[in-house]
Amino acid sequence: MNLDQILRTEIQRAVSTLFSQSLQDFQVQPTNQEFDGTHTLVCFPLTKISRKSPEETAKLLGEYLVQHSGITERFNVVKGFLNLELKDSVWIEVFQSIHANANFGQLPFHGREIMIEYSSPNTNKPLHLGHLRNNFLGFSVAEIFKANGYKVHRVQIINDRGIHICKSMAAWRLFANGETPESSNMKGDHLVGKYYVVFDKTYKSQVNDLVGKGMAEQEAEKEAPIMKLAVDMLRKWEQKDSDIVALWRTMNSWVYDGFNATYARMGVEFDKLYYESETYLLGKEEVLKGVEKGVFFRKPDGSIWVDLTPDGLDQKVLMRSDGTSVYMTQDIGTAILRFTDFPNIVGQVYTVGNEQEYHFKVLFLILNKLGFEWAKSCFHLSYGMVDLPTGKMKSREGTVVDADELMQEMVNEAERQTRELGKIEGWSEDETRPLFEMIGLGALKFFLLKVDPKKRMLFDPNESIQLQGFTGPFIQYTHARIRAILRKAAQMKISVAAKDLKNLTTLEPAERDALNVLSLFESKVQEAAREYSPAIIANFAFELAKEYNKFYQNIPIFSEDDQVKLRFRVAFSESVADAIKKAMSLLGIAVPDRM
RNA sequence: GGUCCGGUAGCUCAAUUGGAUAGAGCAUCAGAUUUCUAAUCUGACGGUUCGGGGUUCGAUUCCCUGCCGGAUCACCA
Repeated sequence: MNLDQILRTEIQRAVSTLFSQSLQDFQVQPTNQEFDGTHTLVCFPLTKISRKSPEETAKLLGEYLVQHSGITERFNVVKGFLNLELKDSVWIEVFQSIHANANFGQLPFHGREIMIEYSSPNTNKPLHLGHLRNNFLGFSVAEIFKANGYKVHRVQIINDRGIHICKSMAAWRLFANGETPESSNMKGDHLVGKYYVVFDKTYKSQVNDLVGKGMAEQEAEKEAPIMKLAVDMLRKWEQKDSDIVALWRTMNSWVYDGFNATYARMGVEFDKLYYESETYLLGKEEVLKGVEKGVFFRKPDGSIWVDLTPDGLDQKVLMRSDGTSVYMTQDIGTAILRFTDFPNIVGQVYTVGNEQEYHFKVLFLILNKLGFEWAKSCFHLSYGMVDLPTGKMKSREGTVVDADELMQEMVNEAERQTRELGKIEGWSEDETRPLFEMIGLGALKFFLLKVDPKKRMLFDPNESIQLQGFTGPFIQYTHARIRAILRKAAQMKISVAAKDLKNLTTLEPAERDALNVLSLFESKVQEAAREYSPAIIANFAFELAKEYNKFYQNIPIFSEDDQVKLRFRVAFSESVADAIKKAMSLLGIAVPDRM
C-alpha cells in the first residue's frame, strides 16, 4: 500500500467537500520532531481556495480528516501547518505490506534500458582517490537505476592510447632495464605509474638544463630528449610500428592486471569495455556529414568548427586543419557507437569530474544539432574534486592518495579497531578476513558517497577511518545486531507469518518513528535515481539505523510477555535488517551478519 | 575578463526543491551496561546560513549587487 497516495487522496477529498474546489498541487511534508504527528499539510497555499485564514483552514481539514478519512487519529495545528497523527492500525497495515513484500525497495522492471559509464582511467598510472569516488558513484547509480526497474549497461572507456602512456613507455625503455611486474614483484599499474613519474622528473631536469644553456623555455619543453622520444613513440604507434605496438600492448596488459585487482577489491564491475585505441578515429564521418548538413563549417585552413555562440557558448574545433580528430570528435563517435551497440537504451550517464562540465555541455548540444533524439537524455553525472587537507593531489609528481594503499589502510584500521573491541575471539581467519574487508571498504565507500556528488569534498584520512557516527560501520553494526536478534528468534523457534500480525492493535512511539522512516524507502530509491544521488540513499540508511537503534535501546523484545508484540518486533527487526541490507547494497556496501 | 559550480555550528556534511524555533555526525562536557552486541543510547554546549538590498504570509533556497574559493573558456585528453 502506498500511504502517501492514500493520504493525498483523502486530503483532496476533504478539500473538495469542504471548499468545493479541486486541489492539484499541494505539499505534504514530514512533521518536525518537536510536534506530534508524522505528516504535515502546509495550508498557506490553500487559503485562496478556502477563503479562510491558514489556521482556520487547517483546523477544518483536520476535523474532517479525523471524522471521515479513517486513517487519521488526531491532528494539531501550528500556525498554518496541519500536523496529522495517523492511526496505529494504518501503520500496522503499512508494515504488513512491507513485511509481505520480498521486493520492497525494488521497483518492477519497466523495460527501459540505460547506459552508465564510469571509471574510464588512463593507462599510465594506478587508480587514485578521485577514481574511487568516480567508481563508487557510478557503480552505485547503476544499482539505483536497477532498483528503479531499469536494465543497466555499465561501461567504461579505457584511455589506452596517447601521449600519456607513451611517456611511461619512454621512461621504461630508458631506465627500466627490462623490469616487469614479476621481476620487481610490483602490481603492473604501479610499475607503469612509477615510470610515468620517472618521465616527469627526467623531463623537468632536461628542460632545466636546456634553459640553463640559454634556450627559451617553450622551445626547451619541445626539445627535451625524453619528450622527443615519447612523441616519436606516439607517431610510430599511430603508424602501427610493430615494435612500439608490442611494447604498448605489454605495458597496457600489466596495467589491466593491476586495474582488475583493484576493481575486484573495490567491488565494482563492468558489462562492456570500450578502448580508446579502437574508438579514437570514430566521429570523423559524423563531423563531415555535419558539414554537409550545414551544422558545422569549414575554415579556410581546412579545420572544421561548430558555432555555438547562438547557445551562449564559443566556437569549438571538431577537426584539425591536418584532418586529425580531437577529443570532442571521438566522443561524438563513441556516443553514436554506443547507441548502435545498444539500440534500446534511452540514455547515457557519464560519470566524469566537474572539470569537464563544459565539454559535456558542448557534446550534448552537438549531438542534438546532429539530430539525435537520444541526446536529450544524456546526462553528465558531474562530481566535485576530492581535496586533501594537505592540498591537491598531483599524479605527475606522485603525490596522490593511491587507491590500493588507501583501501589497505582502511582494512587495516577496521582490523585494528575490531580486534580492540574483542568481538571476534575464536573466529577463524576465513571469517575475520571478509569482515575486515567489509568494514574497511564499507567505511570508505560510505564516506565518499554520503556527500552530494556535485559538491567538492574534503578527504581527511583521520576522520575517514572513523567507525562511529554517520559512517558505514555504524549501519553495518546495526544490521549485525539485528541479525543476532533474528538468530535468537530462530533458536526460540519464533517465526512470524502474516497472520501473526493481524492481532496487533497499538504501537510504541519508538516503533512508530522507526516504521515511519522504513516506509520511506521506496520513495528514496526513486528520488535517488531522479537526482542521480547515492547520498540520498546513504542518508536514508543512516536515518533508519538511527531510529532502529533508539527502538532497540528502549524496547525489549524477548522479555515482552505479549506474544503478539514480541512477534511484531521480531518481524519488524527483520524488515529493517532487510531494508538496511538493500539500501547499503545500492551503495555497493556489503553488511555482515555479525561483527 | 566571460561562463558554470560552491560559501550553512570549531570541523565534515544535511535541510523534503519557497515552509514551522536551520538539523546530523565529529570534537567538548555530563550521564546510561546484573538486560536482545556500548562500533550503542540519553542530555548539554555550539548559528548574523559570506555581506547588502529586493520579491511575499514565509527565503539557506528565487532575483539584483558586492566579497571569497574552485573549475572552465586549447587545432590537450
